Amino acid sequence: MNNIIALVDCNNFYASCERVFNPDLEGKPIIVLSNNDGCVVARSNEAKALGIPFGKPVFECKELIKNHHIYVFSSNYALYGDMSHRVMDTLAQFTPDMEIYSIDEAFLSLKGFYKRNLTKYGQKIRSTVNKWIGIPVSIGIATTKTLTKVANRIAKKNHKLDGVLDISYYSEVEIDKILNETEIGDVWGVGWEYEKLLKRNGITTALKLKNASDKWIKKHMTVMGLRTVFELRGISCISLEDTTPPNEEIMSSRSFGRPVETLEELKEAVATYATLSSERLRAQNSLASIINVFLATNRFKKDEPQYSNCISYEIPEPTNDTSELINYANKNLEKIYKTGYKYKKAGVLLSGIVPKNQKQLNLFTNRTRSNKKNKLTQAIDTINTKWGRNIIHYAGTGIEQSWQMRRMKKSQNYTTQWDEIPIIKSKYPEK
DNA sequence: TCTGGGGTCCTAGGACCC
DNA sequence: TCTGGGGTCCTAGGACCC
Repeated sequence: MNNIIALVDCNNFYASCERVFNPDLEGKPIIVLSNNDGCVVARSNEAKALGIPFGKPVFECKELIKNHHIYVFSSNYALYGDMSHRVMDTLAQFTPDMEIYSIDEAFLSLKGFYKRNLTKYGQKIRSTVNKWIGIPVSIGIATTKTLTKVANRIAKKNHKLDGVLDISYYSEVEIDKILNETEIGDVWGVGWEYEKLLKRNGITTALKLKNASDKWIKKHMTVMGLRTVFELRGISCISLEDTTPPNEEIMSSRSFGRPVETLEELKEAVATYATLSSERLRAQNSLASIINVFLATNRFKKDEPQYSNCISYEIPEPTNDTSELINYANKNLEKIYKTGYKYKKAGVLLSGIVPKNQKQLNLFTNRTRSNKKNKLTQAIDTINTKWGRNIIHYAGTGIEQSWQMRRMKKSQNYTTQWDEIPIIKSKYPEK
């Protein structure tokens, strides 16, 4: 029996999240900025129509923002993450098998839903998410993941479709017609570099890619490219992953809100990132055996002296303990830190990640001490989970953290902070 | 003044071994 | 003129995704 997959994708997710709690913004242009209020990472349809491109530095859009009264938000990941959970919980009601692909997308397996046309089912999913969570979604249904992406794009763009397009029962001729109208750069798996390469070789549409020579594709785009081609032909090569394997790398890094020069401040930042990483490591029940620390100056400032470096350190005994990781991070930072530079960014990358129960024991470890540490870490995690992130933290992460990223226009944490939940005003005066 | 963050997979090429 | 051959493992870097 053929695979049938639906791709549910939230429309302009971050912008839509902001709109849920600011219904006045319906129909108005909204943009959401990246960390540090740097680039535009989400746009409402109205903002897209005004010609604001994805990834544009916000200072280059100043005029447009002013002239068209565009509403600007800093990113509020606590809000988006929570809204994402709600959307995914809702979607889970419609299928036993689904893969949460990103914060705003999920693949739903509709295998065994014996219907020629699943458009109606898609509509039901769509209206339910909209009604329960307030987020608009688009749905593409097809026989391979790559084709669901194609269908989803069209569903999103073509307003006559009402947000759902099912091509799972289309004939090859009908599918080819759609692929012929899909630009090569819009194909899932074809990024910027491959788009250039393919166009140079006359492959300008998804249909031409589908009909390209296997040998040529394999040579120039590796087996990944070949997989994409097969998927366009309706041969499923990328399966639905309904369990999330633990991460093999965990990275925490941020650009600073201002240039940072002193080792002391860099240490605070790196300790903060080590803390974040170790929390994520513990959440997936893993240990890290390698810690990488990196730092860099602002590469856009051509006239300033540039320096960037990274260092990799093998941890004697794999760990997920915050204080240990802070310690390793700071020691290694010292090795690559140089005075006289204005640093823009630093980070910590944990790798060599192994499951906790596969720990390779070290002969010389003091067991009693490490058990005590475990209990301390557990206590800190419990308190922080209950009372809010960072209620308790290591002194090494700093108190003021004046290097922290800028988030000048962040909305409230409407769904995750008691003191920030939305207040509904009664239209009747109080008695 | 101001340019994001966090992942995965694949391959080429070097190191090393017999 | 001539400089073995073949295998494995690891890493850096390049591509992609959102």
